[in-house]
Amino acid sequence: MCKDCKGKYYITTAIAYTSRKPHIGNSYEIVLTDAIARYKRMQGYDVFFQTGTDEHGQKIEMYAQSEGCTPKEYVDKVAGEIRDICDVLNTSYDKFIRTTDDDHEKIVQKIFKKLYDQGDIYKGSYEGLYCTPCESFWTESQLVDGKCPDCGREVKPAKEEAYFFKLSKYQKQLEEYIENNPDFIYPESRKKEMLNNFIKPGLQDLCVSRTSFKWGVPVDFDPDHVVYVWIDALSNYITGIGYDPDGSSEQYKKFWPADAHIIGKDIVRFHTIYWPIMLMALGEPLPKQVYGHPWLLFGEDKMSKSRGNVIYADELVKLIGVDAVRYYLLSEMPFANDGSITYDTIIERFNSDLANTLGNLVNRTIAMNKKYFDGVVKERSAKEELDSEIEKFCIDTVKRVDEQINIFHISDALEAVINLAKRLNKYIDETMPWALAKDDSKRERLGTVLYTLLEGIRYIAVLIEPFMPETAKAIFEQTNCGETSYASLENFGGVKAGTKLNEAVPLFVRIDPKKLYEQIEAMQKESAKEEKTIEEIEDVAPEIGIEDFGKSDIRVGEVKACEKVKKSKKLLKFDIDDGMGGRVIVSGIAQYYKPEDLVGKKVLFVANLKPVKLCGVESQGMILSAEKGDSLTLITVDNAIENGSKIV
RNA sequence: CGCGGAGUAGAGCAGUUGGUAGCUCGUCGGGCUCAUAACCCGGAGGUCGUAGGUUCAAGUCCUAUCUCCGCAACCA
Repeated sequence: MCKDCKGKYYITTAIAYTSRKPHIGNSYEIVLTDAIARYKRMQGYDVFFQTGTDEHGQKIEMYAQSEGCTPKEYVDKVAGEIRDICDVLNTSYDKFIRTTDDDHEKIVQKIFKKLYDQGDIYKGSYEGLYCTPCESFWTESQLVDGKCPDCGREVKPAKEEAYFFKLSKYQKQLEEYIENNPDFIYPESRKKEMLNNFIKPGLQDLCVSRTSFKWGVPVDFDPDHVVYVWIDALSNYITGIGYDPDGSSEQYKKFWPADAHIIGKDIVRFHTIYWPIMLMALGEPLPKQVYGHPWLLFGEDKMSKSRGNVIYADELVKLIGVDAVRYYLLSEMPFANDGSITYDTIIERFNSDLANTLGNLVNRTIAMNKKYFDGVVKERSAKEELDSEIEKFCIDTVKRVDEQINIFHISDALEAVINLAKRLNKYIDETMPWALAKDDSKRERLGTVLYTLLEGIRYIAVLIEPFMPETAKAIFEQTNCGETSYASLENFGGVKAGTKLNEAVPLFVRIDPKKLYEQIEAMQKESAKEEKTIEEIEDVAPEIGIEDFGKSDIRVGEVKACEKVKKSKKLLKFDIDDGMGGRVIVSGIAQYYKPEDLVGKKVLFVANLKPVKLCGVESQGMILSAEKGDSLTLITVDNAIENGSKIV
């Protein structure tokens, strides 16, 4: 294999937002990307692997304030935690970029200026209702309870002067690019989503600056503005390797365009629409591929703090070791659908694949060699038909792994390696070395069998290195024989006869489920304590006078009938006896309540709210509920209160 | 009728261009003893969401229908 003709390979993860320490679902991406980067590196590509953190924005400003520190101090802390997790997971990134890096900020300013100068960015104004924490404008119809649909907090009317990026200008060009490069958006279903939902209906110009907060990269020619997340964050992929509108570095010229952006499926839109268009405007080539990977869910639900089922990668590493965590993340995640993480499957995969199949194979092979040949590797001098089959299996596995990785089917690649281990376990039963050992005339055959096993194990060790680097190392240490390079897999026979094996130490000690669950429980109690202290406290809305309150007419009503609104996910339609002839109210609480459970309940509703149509049904008011975190409870009142009673 | 994907053994998944329904885990039985109560073999278990249709032949193609999921919309 020719090392020099492989070429370069630039791969990135998305940069993580430094609002909170990421949980294990968020850590999947870095491990996935690392596995690919290591694999390509092993094959001889000149790899550059970049990851990092996205550190600007008003949310950060607010978190910092609530913790009583400066934004910079805050992001330094969280970025540190994120980087620690990357390191604990043993990822081999070449650069960890932070959007607060000086050189990044400078180039972002230059990019902004360049786009402005050439007319792709223009100054306009944005009118609407603004939610400060979310840094988002909303239209009236988008609001929930008159509040921000994302976070449920107050919004206020605002007219903001802002810079806009002319996405529409590049729409055709983008559409053509996507259609001419079928692999650009991966997997295919995402591509259709983008094309049909966004691009074809027409792109709206994108607001790329903000004046409502300061924690960002200032627009240098208009200091009231800071550059909003799009240009700031997305451009990390080029600033990190030395892009400069006035002349880029050699490194940039070598590595750009990126070969693959590995991102979560939730941000596919930004990476396949905004980002390519930015690059087109800059006159730079587009990335070759964007892979929107699925999510890792915890059990049935998405892992989240408010559900109290969070597990962090570093905690899991403490419990079962870094390679086991890497293996689990990589093997359990399917290619296109969300995967689920449960402790049961963690244990199952660990015990079955790692301990029983792989670990035990290495262990028993070395033990036999010790026992029969005092640990000295013999020549492969008595080859039989069966051995050729093993040889072929090894070579085929190399091919299989390569095919699967190239289409991002990492779990299939991993499975192929484990299958090789299974084949070798079977080979042991087929050859029965312990039987050969009893017959002196079969010494040579015995030596050959053990050689074949060791060589097969060598294939496994080499192939598994990108996924489980420490395990690969441990196998090489114990077997102490032969080539470790990927290139050496071309020919069966890399193990050197005559070398002496080292002590066999179990690679993975089987997990006792009971014990593990105890440890997990202890750990979760620990972290639950910390959770509470940093739990978000909702801001109290701005003060109002009694006359403002008096404007809302809140009354008691009885639910006469309740059903799900067709074609909606969250909406329930209520028929309310309001003491005034009845009315229909639509409320977005379908994920919290079953319609039939609500019939007969007395509830509070706002009677004088302007009616709105929701999914085709007119809603004449709003039912009151109490919300905390992810839970929501309908407010019910005593049955004795008459329908239509007014709340004062 | 917004766009797209999926419904296959107890669980999690494969099934390319239509030709005897597979894999992993679990389960049951057997074998072996080198090894981490591991390893190897075998059995049981599916009318491939439902109903039609094309075909000598359909999980695989067509039509209808139900259910889930993603994106969008929506969330008083």
